[in-house]
This record gives sequence, C-alpha cells and structure tokens, in this order.
Amino acid sequence: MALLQIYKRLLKHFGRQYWWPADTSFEVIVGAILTQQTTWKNVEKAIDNLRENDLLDVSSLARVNLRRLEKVIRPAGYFHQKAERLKGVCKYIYKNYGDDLDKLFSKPIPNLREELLSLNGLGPETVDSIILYAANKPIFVIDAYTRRMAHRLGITDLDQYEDLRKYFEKHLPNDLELYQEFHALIVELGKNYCKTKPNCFLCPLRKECQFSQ
DNA sequence: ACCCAGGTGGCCC
DNA sequence: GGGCCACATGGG
Repeated sequence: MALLQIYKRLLKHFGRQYWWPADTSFEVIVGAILTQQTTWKNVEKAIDNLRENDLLDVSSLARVNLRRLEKVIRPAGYFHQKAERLKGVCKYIYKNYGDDLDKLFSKPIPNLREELLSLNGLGPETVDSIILYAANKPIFVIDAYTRRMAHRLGITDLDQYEDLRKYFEKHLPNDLELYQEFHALIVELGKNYCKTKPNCFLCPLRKECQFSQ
C-alpha cells in the first residue's frame, strides 16, 4: 500500500491528532527530551512539576540546580541523564539565543538540524521532532513505531534512520501538516495495537478491519 | 515477576 | 559501520 493511502486510512480511523501536545515551542523541546524511551503519561507528570516549580522556560532551566531538576523530572525516568541533558540544551540555547527561539528556528532545516544534533542528548528523532513540531518545518520523524509499521507492511526494508526518513519524504508530498499528523497517527496506531500480534498491530491498515470501514 | 515505553551516547570490534 | 549496554520510572 502506498504511504499516502496508509495516511488517509489512519486519518479516517483515528481522526486528526493536532500534534504535538504542548502549549509552546519550548515545551515541545522539553517534552521531546523527556519522552525518550518513556511513556507520555510520565512525561506529563514531569512537565507539570516543572511548571509548578516555575522552571518551564529557557533561562530557568539553564540555571537550575541539577539535583533539584532531577527531583522535579523524576517521573520521566532516566532522570540523572535527562536532567543534565535538558539543562545542557537550555544553557546552549540561552547562551546563543536568549529566550528568542525564533532566531534559532529561522535557520534553514539542514543547518538547524546539524546544530541541534551536535548537542548532547539530542539524537535524530528528538531533533526532527523539534524541527517538525517546535520550528514547524517539514521533516519526517522516524520512531520505533514508524520503523515497525514500515517493515511489517513491507513498505521498505530500509532500517537506518536517515534512509527511512528520506524514503518517507520521497514518497509523500512535502507538506508540514501532513508530516505532523502522519507521525502522530503512526504513534497512535502503535500505542493502541498489540505489538506482539502483527495482525492486531496492523488492524486499521487492513481492508477487512472492522475499524477502518 | 516479568515486559515495555514517541532514544541516546559510550564503548568495543 | 554494526552490536551491546546503561540509563529509571510507572503501568500492564
């Protein structure tokens, strides 16, 4: 099945997702770091804690005491690593751009991507999530769900992050909103369908599936 | 008592 | 370039 058809079917089944679930671009960055290998539910607790502690901004996180930050984001797991990395990213942003994220995000995608990838704690998926949902620029995010879906549907055998990203971008219209919604829908698919039973996981993508009618 | 979650970086070969 | 591993909480 063509990628665009899969997108349409998922959209029909799950409806629009209006991703990313965050109020500001900065919260997208924070969420993208905290949600690494962690359920969003736990990330929400950590973000709520950050907000209650008045730490949910670049300058505060750039200067926060590391022990305190660890305590605040604890529910998100890997809290030693994530505290250090989150603070490090904020220190970098604050030093170079202050509170003006737009100055960072106004750069062309390749430059922005390279710059973010150079920071400790920001790998390809996190960086692309930030570019897609915080900077609002069209780049296709590849995650475990996307890779699994691509392989199980026999869309492609490609497995490397960059190879998959380029494949998806090549076979889809270059459209910001489509990229944002498609990734959100794939995550929704992955979260709702059993990963140990391929048929179940792919259910909404099958013609005979009761949910996709 | 397992297994997994919207990854990343370090280390080894 | 590829294969392991540590990192950690909370829910099934």
